[in-house]
Amino acid sequence: MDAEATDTEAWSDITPDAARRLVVAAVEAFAERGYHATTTRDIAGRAGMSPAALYIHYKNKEELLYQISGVGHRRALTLLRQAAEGGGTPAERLRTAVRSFVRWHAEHHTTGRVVQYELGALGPEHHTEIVGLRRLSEATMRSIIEDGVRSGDFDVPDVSGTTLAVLSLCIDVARWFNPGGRRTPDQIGELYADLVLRMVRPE
Amino acid sequence: MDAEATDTEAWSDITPDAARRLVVAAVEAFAERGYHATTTRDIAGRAGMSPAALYIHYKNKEELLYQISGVGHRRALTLLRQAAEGGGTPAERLRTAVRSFVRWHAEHHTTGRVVQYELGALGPEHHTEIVGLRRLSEATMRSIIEDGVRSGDFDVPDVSGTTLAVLSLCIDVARWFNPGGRRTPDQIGELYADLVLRMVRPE
DNA sequence: CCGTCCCCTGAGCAACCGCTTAGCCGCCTT
DNA sequence: AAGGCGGCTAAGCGGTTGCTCAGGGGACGG
Repeated sequence: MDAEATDTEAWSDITPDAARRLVVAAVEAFAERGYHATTTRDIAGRAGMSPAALYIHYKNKEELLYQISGVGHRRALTLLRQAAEGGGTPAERLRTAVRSFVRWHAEHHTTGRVVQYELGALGPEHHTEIVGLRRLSEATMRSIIEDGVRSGDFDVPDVSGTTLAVLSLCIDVARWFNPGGRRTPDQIGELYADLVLRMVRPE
Repeated sequence: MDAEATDTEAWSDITPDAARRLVVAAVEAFAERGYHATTTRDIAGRAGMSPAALYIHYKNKEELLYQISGVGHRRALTLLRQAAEGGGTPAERLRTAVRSFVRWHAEHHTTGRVVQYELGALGPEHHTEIVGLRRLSEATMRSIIEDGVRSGDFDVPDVSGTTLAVLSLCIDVARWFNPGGRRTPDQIGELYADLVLRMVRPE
């Protein structure tokens, strides 16, 4: 069963090999039991090394979380920006944005869980940096919706509230998604894109 | 600032007084830092007693979480059932359900956070009991949507998927809601009810 | 063959964890 | 006045935590 296995290729740009193995191990452990409930011994054990080896590659446990959170947030932001800058009508761009954002949170739901639910465990300066990335994501999603309103394709009485709701809806997929469930990430992405387009559709 | 203060009257049926103070303290602590990052010394300290006093009223830390989770889930289920059994068209019942469910998750966002995000910290038998309550909530929400589809008031291609998305959307309010923010729980409830009705509205 | 560098380990430290125990104190009943 | 009882505390136990440190060993250049 590789249902729990974190895809390694998503972290392929992390070197050396041992550091990458630590990140993959930490993502699995954090997603399963939460940051605070995960011990450095557990992370090191999953990566096949002794507890002390962790501190050669990372200053401490929090920096591992920071690495994961940073990579995850940047990936999510990139997906949204690609959709926003891609061509097509506002409806097509919104559909693409929701579909790929949701699919990512389903496919990488372990990473997504860490990214979305362990923010509070970051140190203060790391926290503010990550919050900045989140604001960029929100601005990107809002710009798509604003485009649709401006062109008359969308009817949205409360743009910022709807933006918040759409992002919240997508993000929460990471919480409930179960790889053994009936729906594939693609199907959920399609379903959610339909639902979001209904939210902004004129009567 | 009582922005962080958990409303005490929500736990008024817990006696004796010391046990209630412990629950209120635990809700605040769990919501702020998570179950595993919260120490029994911290809970007891917030409640104004020594660490040992906790074990007079509760068997252990997990039973405190179980108490909170049980009360919270039962309250949420009651809100949904009142909306489902209340009169009116399916649209009116769906609007009431979303509005009151969302408002509860915003007003009691500390409790909501514990209820929704600390499920995994429950022991196995407590966990399965709580999961049963969650299934009842889902069934209640689905029945409202099914009613609307049957009567022709709603157009919903995927009933169970839409049910999941609606509940997910409402639940996630507990994660991002900030009492110092621009929107009141009532406003968010109203906004979300509008958005959900758009999701099920026929063309 | 030697030294250097990098990656790693075994052992362990100080702090902290959940939880227990023995006993104190004020209140109620008799 | 005597006794019991529920609610509480001070002290502390065994175990675990994040993290450190001294040193091993293999690959490499000279």
